[in-house]
Amino acid sequence: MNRLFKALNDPTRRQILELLREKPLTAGEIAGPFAISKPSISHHLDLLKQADLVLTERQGQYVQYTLNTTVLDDLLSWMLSLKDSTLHKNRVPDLPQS
Amino acid sequence: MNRLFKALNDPTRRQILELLREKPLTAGEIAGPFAISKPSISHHLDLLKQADLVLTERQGQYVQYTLNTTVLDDLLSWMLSLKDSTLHKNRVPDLPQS
DNA sequence: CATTTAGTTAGACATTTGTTTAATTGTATA
DNA sequence: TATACAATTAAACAAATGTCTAACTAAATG
Repeated sequence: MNRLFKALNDPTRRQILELLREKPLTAGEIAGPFAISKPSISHHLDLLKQADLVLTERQGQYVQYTLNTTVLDDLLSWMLSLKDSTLHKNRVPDLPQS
Repeated sequence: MNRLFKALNDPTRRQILELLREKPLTAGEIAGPFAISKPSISHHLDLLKQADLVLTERQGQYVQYTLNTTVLDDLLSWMLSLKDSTLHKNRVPDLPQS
């Protein structure tokens, strides 16, 4: 999960994921909205790819990036296991039977 | 959520959270299992605290750290919103009525 | 084949991060 | 009050990170 946390620990990369929520985009389309250079975006995309958060497909001159959320499942269950451990403290107790 | 992601982006800090899943611990008890120095652990605890992932209470000579998972809710729903956007692609379609 | 467009790679650099040892603060106790 | 123990703060430093410009690779097109 190290790569995953690393990938998520940057606001630009998180924004990229939010962009891809809509639909797959090319590297250029992703870079568009940002004020930083294209090589920098390319580097961010590489980190997202290393974390398997995006999949790529070359289409002629373009490279299309697609969101892949399956890798979030591990993180999701890790977080829930943290939450579960504290659930009993906040839980409303069952009413005794009358 | 920046502080939260930052806090989670370190294996030592994640292990600390896992330790606290069991029960509240003092700074010393937390430092015990780790091979790194106490000041370093203290620094990690500070980052976890900045992210509100732990709460502290001084008890005489000791400082007790408690897990606080409420701040994970935002992260949880952010992740789910990413997942939701792709759900239709993987979903098993409803059977037509016979 | 030369040129343009899309994208990545390389190298440099400032900033951030994780670690250490030494010093400091705070509390308990002989 | 002096000493011991728990924990944090300070200062220093190597390694990792995010950014830039320049150079490069790859495909499309005149």
